[in-house]
Parts: sequence; structure tokens; C-alpha cells
Amino acid sequence: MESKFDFSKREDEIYKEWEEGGYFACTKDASKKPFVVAMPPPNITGKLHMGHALDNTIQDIFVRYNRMKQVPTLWVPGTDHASIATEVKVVEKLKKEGKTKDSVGRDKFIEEVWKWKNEYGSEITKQLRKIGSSCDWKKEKFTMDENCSRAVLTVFENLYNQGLIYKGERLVNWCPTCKTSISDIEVEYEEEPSYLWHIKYKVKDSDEYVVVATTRPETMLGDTAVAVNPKDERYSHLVSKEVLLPIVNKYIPVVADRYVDMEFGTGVVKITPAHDKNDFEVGKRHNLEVINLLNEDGTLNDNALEYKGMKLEEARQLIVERLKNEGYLVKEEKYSHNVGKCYRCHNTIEPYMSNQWFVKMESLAKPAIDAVKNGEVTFIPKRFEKNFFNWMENIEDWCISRQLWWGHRIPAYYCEKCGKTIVSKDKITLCDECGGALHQDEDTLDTWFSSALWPFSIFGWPEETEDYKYFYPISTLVTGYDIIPFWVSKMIFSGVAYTGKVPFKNTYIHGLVRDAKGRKMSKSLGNGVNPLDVISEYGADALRFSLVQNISAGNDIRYIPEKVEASRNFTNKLWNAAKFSTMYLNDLDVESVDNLCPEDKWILTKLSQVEKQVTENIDKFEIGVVVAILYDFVWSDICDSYIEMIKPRLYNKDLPTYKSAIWTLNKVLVSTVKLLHPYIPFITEEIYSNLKHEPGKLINAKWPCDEFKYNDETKTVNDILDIIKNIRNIRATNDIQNSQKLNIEVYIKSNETTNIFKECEMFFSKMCSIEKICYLENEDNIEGNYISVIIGNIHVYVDMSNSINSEAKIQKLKEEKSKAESELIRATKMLENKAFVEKAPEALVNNEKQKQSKYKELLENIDKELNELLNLK
RNA sequence: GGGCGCUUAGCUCAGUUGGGAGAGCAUCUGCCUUACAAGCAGGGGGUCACAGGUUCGAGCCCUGUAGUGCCCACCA
Repeated sequence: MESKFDFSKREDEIYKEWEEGGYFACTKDASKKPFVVAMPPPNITGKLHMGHALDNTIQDIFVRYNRMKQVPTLWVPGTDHASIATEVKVVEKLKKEGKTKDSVGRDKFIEEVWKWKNEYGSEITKQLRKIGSSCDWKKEKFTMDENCSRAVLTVFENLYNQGLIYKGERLVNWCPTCKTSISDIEVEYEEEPSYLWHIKYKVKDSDEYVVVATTRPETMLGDTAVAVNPKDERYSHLVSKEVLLPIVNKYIPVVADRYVDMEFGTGVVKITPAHDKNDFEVGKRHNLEVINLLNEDGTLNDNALEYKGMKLEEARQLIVERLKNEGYLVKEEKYSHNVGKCYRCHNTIEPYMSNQWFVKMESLAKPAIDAVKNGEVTFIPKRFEKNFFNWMENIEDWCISRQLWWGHRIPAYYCEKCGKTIVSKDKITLCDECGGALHQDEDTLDTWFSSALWPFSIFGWPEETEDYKYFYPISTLVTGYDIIPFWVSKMIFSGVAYTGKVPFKNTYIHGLVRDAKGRKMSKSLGNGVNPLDVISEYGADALRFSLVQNISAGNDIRYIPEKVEASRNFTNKLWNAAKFSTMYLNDLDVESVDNLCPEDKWILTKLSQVEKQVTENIDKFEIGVVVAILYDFVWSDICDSYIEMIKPRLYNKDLPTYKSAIWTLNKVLVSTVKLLHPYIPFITEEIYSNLKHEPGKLINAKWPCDEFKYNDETKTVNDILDIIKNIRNIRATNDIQNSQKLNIEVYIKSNETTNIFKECEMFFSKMCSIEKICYLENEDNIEGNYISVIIGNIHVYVDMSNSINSEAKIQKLKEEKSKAESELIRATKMLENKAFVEKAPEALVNNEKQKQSKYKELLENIDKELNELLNLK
């Protein structure tokens, strides 16, 4: 084996072998329930970031684990057409060429986007290969594929026919930069400093004024009323009178509406139905005129008098100036408030009247809520169910139309002759009523409309394909909590509504990857870490391992470079252990061995225990726990203990136990790389190829399920390791170098333990430089300068006569004494507590009793030794 | 305003039905011992945010307080 794993070269090569060898494909087996994962499709404009790295590592862990358990396993990859993001990219590209969307026209533009997609859209899938995602690329899907599109159109038509999709003039969130509507959840709010302007309106036929407070004085051009609270006695006499709207110079009514908060501002609100959601509702209740002030690009339109053509910001300044000059402005108060921003371009969103398509949510939400409530879908961790309920129970109708060209065009057709609207999943050209020509709706659908269908559209739904029948619903969805409202909840209600089944059983929710200071990684902060850079420096295995080490579901993790380094060190440690074992593998010419030593039985038993724990925890989605168990097993048990214990055997070919050491080491490493493969797939595959095992690659090797249970050997070897640690500690505290040999005398009560102990004698010389071991018939005759180590039923006396440092020894004994005393007190106190003895489980009480007698005995011994030493002085 | 988290060693975090506080990194001491200095051996370090409660027993369950973060709502 090479001295180091050349990850930069081998990771790519190994991945190629897997992909070209067809190892990612799933062989259907009707007798087995498959394990299926659908990758959250990244945007075709996307670049791999740490969130993808984490999300895909977790999916890959579950996938590789199930594959090795010989479950038919399928992971379907794919990408999302990302309407806004992609359209923006292509518009930018056209701009550089001096063209615009309109100058090239719709058909040509779409062509351009496809060209762009074919050129750049697979960037992200290449990058996903770099981190080792074992998905079946032959089944890769795209949300604008024929199949997926068919699903989208079918759903649209069905929902329309059920009356669950409607078109209407509504106030929507309008992004003047992207020139499209966006849904409520696509608006992000940011707090911005501003002013609260107090403006006075004169009451008609009276000398009285009312003062309104507003953060948006420019919208007064579209005011059609002022409102007060019906209970507000200050203003009740004004209700249904009229006030003069400054600048516009027209009278508008005073209305009473419960929406007005008497406590806030002056208690009088200007009502602009066309540009504020609440005002729109008030307007509906009072039949107010709706005056739209804006063009699509966010400039003011004809209704804005002399401010026509200006940007809102510009108009605001002029209007405030003018109000001031004309004496209408009574107060200018500093105020900060939330401003809605587009989640794509981060420009300010305007509430804007337009004709849009909506999905009626209420009847769709309910069955989805039920599916989660009755456990058909579970969230891991469970607390995210509350998030889901909170979102679904307060859901409003979903605005699904977008004024974009890239995406699924809405399958609604309008008759130019009779005006009829026909919705059809199939392309139609003539009106079925009057035979007139039809033209299709210009809008496209929200990207999330198609991703909502992902778990079944990828299998060919609405066709009842073989794949759909076998693979749907998928087993586990893995995603971050930030897209529960965008995507997870939509998939759940869609699955239930259209296929009659929940789309997935388990939803594993992970957190966000933040920077070392806990900040969200973002372009504007420039604190993003590129996973590809990390991979080229440390390897994909190290990155994967560091991302899942010590994580718990749903909680954010911080990206800390030292953690990757530690992970790299771990993979290196594993590599070296394997390299060590391969030095001897040529001599392993037998299938099985019979003369196993206690340490072999010990490590094999530990392996069985680890295998069991790993399986149990991964089945509970406890990835962080699994990683910790394996890390400890490899580093501490295999490397620090087992390999050190068998070195004397390996260094001597003539020993009858030479081959059993090699056999065991190989056996343990083969199983261990299997257990580790889901986390660090590349290096384990490479190591596996160097070990002795049944033919084949690790990626689909059989998950180990060896059952070794040598309890006596395991207990005794554990105790011996404990004793060795104590002797090493005695050396350190007494400043005794390893070059100076020590002798020990051993007393063991049980014959069984004595036999095992005797087989392990050589550990003492190798691991803590013990020269001579004497066995005692009883302990009564112990005399002279000894330090005792008592572990289990093994009593070891370290002969200190040649390494006299009586001060240090007295010190050490005193420490031991005080420790033993406090332990004894603790146990005694607990046992004196009647309530404890009566109510605690019996095993626990017995345990304390055992401790009590053990420490009593220990204390006697220590006292004896101490007295001897003190008498000597 | 409504909801959900978090607070455990210097740092980053685990801690799964309540049963003597853990890891990695950092730190200190001693080691180039023929798998590995990306290493080996040993050590130090915590009133589990605070205050009450339930319990024989609480990091864990309940109530409250403080700090901190996120999501939803959007009072102009």
C-alpha cells in the first residue's frame, strides 16, 4: 500500500469506477421493499455550497448503508429549472450581447435558455460527484423534462377542474426588478430606518384637521379614504364625513374600520387600496376605489399626476418637500420598519394589483396536516412538525403565476372570438365553443409548483409506470429546515392530493452550515467556504466526515477548518492501520483460524458490539452518534490497543498464533471499513481493495453481521488495558522512564481469569515495560515497596524497590486514599438513604453495595502500604 | 404580537425512556518506540445560564427569569 492515500487522484478514479461499473443502479426485487431517496434538485444556476455538501453527504450515508444491507436502493438525482434565477442569468448574458428579452422574442429566448442550460446546467451535478454522491445518474431528472412537465400540466388541469385553481385581480408581491409577481414566502423582510411622516388633512366644511401618520407619503396619490377605529371617540364625529387629500386636492371619505389601531400614531390611517395589503382589505369592506400608481418597472404611472415616470423614492422626496412647503407636514419622526425584499434579487417588493393565478389552499392543506398528525409522515427531529402545522394552518392562497418566460407555461387558453377560457394539459388551438383562435396565457408557473411534484414526477407520474409502482412513495427526504415552507409542505399536500399517498415516510431535517463565527454563509459577507476548495485540500472524505461529526438533527453546524483537519487525520490513521496490516497479509493463506488469543476474542467481540450499535443508531437517524462510536473504535480500540497488543505476535513468524493475529486484524479491518463506508466512501473503498475478503467492491459488499461473544476474554482484556494504563500513570508520576524495567506481582482470585491473564503476559512487557511477572497464592505475604493496582478481580503490585521515590509514592498513595475515602463515603451515604434502597432498582443498589466493600478493602490495603512506608522513613 | 430553538471544559459541540459529566480541537508534561509526528504515552480543566418545583435521585421532566438566535405575522 502507498504510504499515503492520494485522494486528489484516487477519489475521482474510484468514483468513475463506481459510476461506470453501474454500482449506483438499483436492481428491482419485488419481494423486497426498496429504499428510495429523491435528491432535492439544486438549481441549474447553482454552484455547490456547504449546504449541498451536507445535504448530499447525509443522503449518501443513508443510501450507501441501505445498499450494503442488500436492500434495493435508489437515489434519484436531478436539477431544478429555477425560473427566476435562470431567466436573470440569460437576460444578463443577452444584455452583454446588446440584446433584450423583447428584442429576441419569446421562442428565441427559450431557445437561448436551453442553450445556456445545456452549457452550464450540469456544473452542479459534476460537483455533486466530487463529494461522492452515489446516485443513479442514469435516472437523472430535470423539472422541465417531458415527464415532469406532463405532471405539472396534469395537476394544473385537475386542480382547475376541481375549482382549486382560479384567476383573479389581486394585490400581489411584485418585484419591479424581476418584473414578476412572487409568492408570499418568497418575500423576505428587512428592517430599515425611515421616517413616520405626520400629515394633516382638512375636514370638509369645517376648520378641523385630522393628522395621519405614514411611512409612505408618496402613495397618498392613490389614497381613496382615511380610516379610524369605530370605537375611537376622538374621531367618531368625523366618520362618513370627507377630508381633503393634499396635493391631489380631492375629497375622500373617512371610514370606520376595526383594522385601525387606536394606540398607534395618531389613530388615523390613510388608505391606499392599490398599494397595501391591509388597505386593500379595508377598501373591499368599504367599496373604495382602487387607484394603481405603478408601472411594471416600479415607476409611477399616469395616475401620479406630475410625478409620472419617476421612481418611488424620487417622488417621495418631492412630495415630502411639497407637503412641508404647503404646511401640511406637522411632524417628521424617525422610525424603523420592515421592508419586503425579493428573495432572489433583494430589491424592494411592491404590493401591486394584477391579474394572477392562485391555488386555493384550504382544502389541500387539511389532509396534509392530517397525514403528519397521524404519523404517516414523520419529521426528524419531531419539533419541526410544529413548524409545519404552524405554516399549513395559517396558509393563504398560493400565487402561482409568474411573468416570466422560462418555466412551465400556464396551460390556459383564451378565445380571441368569444373570450372563453379553456384549461387543457394538451396543446389546443381552436375554441371548442365557437371555433375561434386561441392564445395561450403568457405567464409561467412558480418553480415550486413543479418541485412540489418531484417525488412522483421523477417516476413518470401521471403514468402508472413500473418505476412509479415500485419506488413511490420514497423512503426518506433529507433537507434543511429553511425550505420546509417552500418545498416540504408543498410536496406533502401535493402527494396526498394527487397520488393519494404521502410522498415520503421520513423527513430528516438538518440545520444550516454557518461560518466559524456562527454567521450564515453569504455572498455579500464573503464568508462562504467553497466545498470544492476544501475537497482539493483535504479530500472529500475529510469534508464529509467533518460535516457529520457530532451533529444532531435539525441543529445548525459551524464550519471550522480545524474540524476538517481532524477528520483528515482520522482517515489517515485508518489508512496507516490498514497499511500496517497489509504488510502481513501475504502470509494469510487460510480462510479461518482456530487458535484465537484473548485479545483477538476481545476485539472481535467489540466489533460485534460496535456493529450492533452502529446499526441501531443509523436506523434512528443518529448519524453523529455513529460517527463517534466508529471514531473511538478505530482510534482507541483497533490502533491504540489491539495493534499494540498483537505486535509481539506479528514480529515473530514462528509463533503458533502468528496467523490468527493476521486473520483477526484483517477480519476486523474489513468489517470496520464496511461500517465506515457510508461516511468516508473513497478511502474505505481503496483500503478494502487491499484487504482480504470475498470478491467485489466495497460499495455493495454485504453489511457485516458477525456475532462474536467472548465475554470472559473481553472483560479480562478490558481490565488488563486498564491496569496497563495505571502502570503507565505510575511511571509518569514517579518519573520512571520506559527504559527502566519494572516487575509486578499478581494475585487473581479466579482460575478462569488467571488463565486468560497468563496468555496476555506479553502485553505488559510491550506496552508498559514490565520485565517479570510473579503470581501470588495469596496477598498476605506482600511486603516491601509496592504500589497496588486493583481492577476487577485482578490485583497487581508494582515493585518500586528499584525506583525509590518514596516521597512521590507517599504522595500518590495519599491521593488514592482520599479518592477511595470519598468513594466509600458516597456509596455508604447512598446506602444509608432508606428511600434509595427501597425505591431504586435492585441492580443499582447492589452495585453500590459492591462498591462499598471494594473500597473498604482498598482502603485497608492503602493504609497498610502507607504505614510501612512511613515506618521506613 | 405568535411560534420554535439554544445557553454543558478555553473553542466547536455530543449527551436517545432521569441512575456517578463526554469527544474533537486547544493546553501542560514526557517521547523521532521499525503503521502513523497528520503520531505515541500521561495529565489538568465544567456550580451543565440563573431561580424554584417534582423525584430516593435532575444536564435531562415542570414553572419562572435572563441572555442569544431563527421562523411566521406586518401597527400605517
